Amino acid sequence: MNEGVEWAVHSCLNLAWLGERAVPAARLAAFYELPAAYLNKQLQALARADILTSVSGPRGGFRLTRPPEKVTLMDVVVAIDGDEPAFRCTEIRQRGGSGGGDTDAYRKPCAIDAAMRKAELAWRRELAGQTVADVMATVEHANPGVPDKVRRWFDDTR
Amino acid sequence: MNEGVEWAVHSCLNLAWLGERAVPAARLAAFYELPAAYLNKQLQALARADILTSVSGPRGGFRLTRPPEKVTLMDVVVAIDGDEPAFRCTEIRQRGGSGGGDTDAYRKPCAIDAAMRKAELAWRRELAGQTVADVMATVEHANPGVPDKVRRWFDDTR
DNA sequence: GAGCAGGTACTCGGATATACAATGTCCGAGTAATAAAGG
DNA sequence: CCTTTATTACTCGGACATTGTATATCCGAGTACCTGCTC
Repeated sequence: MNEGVEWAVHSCLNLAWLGERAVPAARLAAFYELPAAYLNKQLQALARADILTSVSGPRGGFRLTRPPEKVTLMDVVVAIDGDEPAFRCTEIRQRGGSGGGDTDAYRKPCAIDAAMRKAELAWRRELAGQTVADVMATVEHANPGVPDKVRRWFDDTR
Repeated sequence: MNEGVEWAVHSCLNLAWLGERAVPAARLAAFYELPAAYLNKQLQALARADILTSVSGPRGGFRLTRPPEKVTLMDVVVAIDGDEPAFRCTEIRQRGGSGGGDTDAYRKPCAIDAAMRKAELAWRRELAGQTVADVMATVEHANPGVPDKVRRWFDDTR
């Protein structure tokens, strides 16, 4: 999976803790010492998916489009990695020696593809069941000081 | 995901239908018109995972090490794609501005990593719950003629 | 005819090229704040 | 002092290199089979 997913989720958490204001990509990148231009690329993807809203010019940056309760981890993963399944059936069963006989036998779906889709569906369901707000709550429970710490850091280097 | 997973599962099905004898990689490849040397590479990976047993020399090839009821789809995917998780946490939370404060706060696991692992665990559980024999049964139910067809093709070009 | 030795063809196995995608970087278009000028 | 206007600095956005990984290929090591020879 794309490494940018990790950066994107962390950035969403930080944006949620920072509230309504827009934060530039360079600032978000500096917080984790990430390459700014590349993080910008990932945030653009989130903006295309309407998870973030981009604001140009001075005082611009990115902000959450909707509250974190409405953003699932599935949304973020799809925005960065795309919605194509990890396993893609290329229908090799129709090629070569096996393809000679009855052609309409392949109207039935590929059993291997079905099994893989079933597993991926379970994966998607788990991701869709967890929101950014849920992850925020987990962090605040394990380490209550984090939100204030984030706000302070972003305020100090304003 | 690696495309070779599809080839590997199909080959396992065919080997199961063909019974005990060893089948060369070139023959398995010809059945689907796949690049023989590359399929050989995937079968080697299955052999390293002890899913297949390789036999050298004339009349050699690959055969299933154990009956298809004992081979899960998880086994095959791990053999080809490796057992590393799709999402790997690089602990960026410890770098940059966030890393300054209490160091032992990061004894607690990363919440994002935990959420991703939970989803991947569901995926793995689904794959581990389906065996090659299950997929065979599904195919035979949807298209009963396939096993004989496979046996005939591999016998004719012996 | 049976046993044995040598050769041969076939198979896997890993080392070696190539193609494609993820990663990382850069500069231009657009915009809002700002400063200056005029009324 | 207020309004208008030009400037400026800042931000996103997409186009452009670079690195890494999956894809594909090739040749050597080993082995069972087969052929021919010997007893």
